[in-house]
Amino acid sequence: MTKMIIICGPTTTGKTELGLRLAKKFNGEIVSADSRQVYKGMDIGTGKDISNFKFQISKIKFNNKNIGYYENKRLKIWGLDIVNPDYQFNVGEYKKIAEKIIADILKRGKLPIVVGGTGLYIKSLIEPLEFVSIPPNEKVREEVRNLGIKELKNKLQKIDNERYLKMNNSDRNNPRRLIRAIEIANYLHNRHSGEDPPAGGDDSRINNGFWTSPSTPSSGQRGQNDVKVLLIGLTAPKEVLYKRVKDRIKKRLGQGIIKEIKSLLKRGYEWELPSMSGLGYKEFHPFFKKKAELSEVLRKWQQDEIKYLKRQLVWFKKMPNIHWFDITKPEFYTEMENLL
RNA sequence: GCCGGGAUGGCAGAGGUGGUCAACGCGCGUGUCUGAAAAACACGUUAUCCAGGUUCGACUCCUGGUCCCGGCA
Repeated sequence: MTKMIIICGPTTTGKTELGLRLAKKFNGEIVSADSRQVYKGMDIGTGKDISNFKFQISKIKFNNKNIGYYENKRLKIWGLDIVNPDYQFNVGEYKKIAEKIIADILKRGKLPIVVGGTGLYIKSLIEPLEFVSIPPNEKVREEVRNLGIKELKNKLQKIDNERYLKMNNSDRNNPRRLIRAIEIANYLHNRHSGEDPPAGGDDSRINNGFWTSPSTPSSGQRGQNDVKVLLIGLTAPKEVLYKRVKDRIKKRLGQGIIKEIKSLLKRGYEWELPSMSGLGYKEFHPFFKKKAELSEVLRKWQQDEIKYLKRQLVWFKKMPNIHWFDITKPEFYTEMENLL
């Protein structure tokens, strides 16, 4: 039985650090599960821990281009710098590339250690999510772009009322979710009516629940590719986490986040890009437009960071089968090693 | 010192002819979650500067006080 480790939890808990430590000890390689660290040139704001690491090109391809990894001695970190900041990355893409990377690591007889705070990305690896492989449909999106919530609801109800009924109140008022639901309904409709659907996931063999976690007892045959997943969650008392957030902001300012943003803007990346909506970037928008003082930016940044941290806690709290560890307890590491 | 304006929830900030008044936004709290997820969205949350007076009743009118802002000096 092959194994895989996933380290998750809210921001600032030292997931990467732990990942590297385990990688060293158990002959593993890190695979990032982070929706922001995939962007090239966004290093300080997204908190890539890559000082002393060298970027190397691999033979694994994404969109016909070879992706790279960061290496230091024998330690490798995958999943960073996959695309440029103006590329619209998303879960589906993540799932595809991460599965390729993990398969490669396993093939070489090493231990994949997935590390990250993006809950949905992690979920996509260990649970069968059938719609995740349905690609965006620009035509559909263009059509509904300017519709209001009411109109979006009506439209969805018309083409797939069942799907609408399954949505909860929160999602029914979320334009993004409504548009996506319309897109999915559209896709399924076309498939049923015999038209050729756009190509979905390019490797259906590993698309649905290839990696099994204890929470998803295997329903189908997964054969010898079965991988056992160990989920480790890192956390700490809230006051500790908040303090770490404060320290982080100071640190990133010192590392030159402003300079990094300047260079991104110089290269033509706009504030409206999804990549620029990340923490530590979007807060600087009014600053660069001369509409806010630096102190305001920092206050807002800290606030946003803490709100994000809380949302992560909500998400991971609900995820089953996580072995939680409080990083402020000195014995946490040895206790955790006993699991391995 | 004089003249004028103002004091509303954690912040910012509306409104109405005295009649259960008290918007919106932000924050805060709790959540949602299958191709934007560090995103987007839902639900919840608290108030009329102080002391008197007029009145059946005052956040709203009157007097005094305290504090703030602008102008004149």
